[in-house]
Amino acid sequence: MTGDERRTAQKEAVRRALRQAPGFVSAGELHERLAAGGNAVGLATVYRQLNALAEDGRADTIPGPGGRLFRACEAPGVHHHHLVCEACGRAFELDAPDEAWIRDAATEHRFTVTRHVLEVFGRCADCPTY
Amino acid sequence: MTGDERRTAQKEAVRRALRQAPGFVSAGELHERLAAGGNAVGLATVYRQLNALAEDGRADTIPGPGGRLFRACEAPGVHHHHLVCEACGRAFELDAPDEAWIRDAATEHRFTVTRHVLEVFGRCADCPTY
DNA sequence: ATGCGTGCAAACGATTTGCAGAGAA
DNA sequence: TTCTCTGCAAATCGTTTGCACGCAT
Repeated sequence: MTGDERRTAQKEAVRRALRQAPGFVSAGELHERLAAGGNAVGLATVYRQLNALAEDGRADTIPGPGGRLFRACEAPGVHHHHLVCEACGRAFELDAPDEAWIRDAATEHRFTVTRHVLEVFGRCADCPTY
Repeated sequence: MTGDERRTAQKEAVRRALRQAPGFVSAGELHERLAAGGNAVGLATVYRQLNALAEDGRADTIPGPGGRLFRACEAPGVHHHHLVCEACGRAFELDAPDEAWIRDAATEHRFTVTRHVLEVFGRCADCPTY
């Protein structure tokens, strides 16, 4: 077992691109952005990086139509949910004051909570009604 | 005029299976349940049915890891959530105490909320830890 | 008889993985 | 040098679609 983590140009590029991206982006989108910006990175590497970041809690992900969407996470390790615009796909973070009652309700049923899903969908102000 | 809607055994089977399923299920899962229950239905048909139901608003869907998840749409007004055991599939109803914060947060972002989804997964006391 | 619904299998898009070589330590 | 990371391409997974036949109407 080695706790080795190497510093590479691709990692930097992916993380920077993710941070600079507006809102949530798909892996493919990020890949295109990188290529367009002169920092070509293999698509597989983009996926590997994003998965690693997501797993470490350094990136947020929301499942969207046609694939997962990623976004740089400013507060690592903090679980939160999202408010997603059904039209433009943009998403905002939500504070979730509901964690407590979930645990309570679970305990009441002698449950051990492993995970939960909360997604709020709507229409943002900038989007045409249709 | 093509207002034609035919009544078939497969449609019935899919809808019944969806209604009997605990919480959200994937298309593949539903397909297996049907096969296991003696009502074998083609996977493509399952997808076609689920998509049709979702489009008509007769089923709810949430994007999940590894695919979309479907659930029979409950009658309007009886909106509630579930606590689902990942092992035995049993589900309990959860009262959603305060969903006002959702609307508040949405308003804060100038969002119009159209719908939201919450599912809690875990282990019930009767099921082995693994 | 008419034509929608089904099943099968091929097609499809998103993501993962095997493997050999490049590059950081 | 050692060993992780990368890139490519093939493999995989979930989902959709084309086509011919069956069955509800």
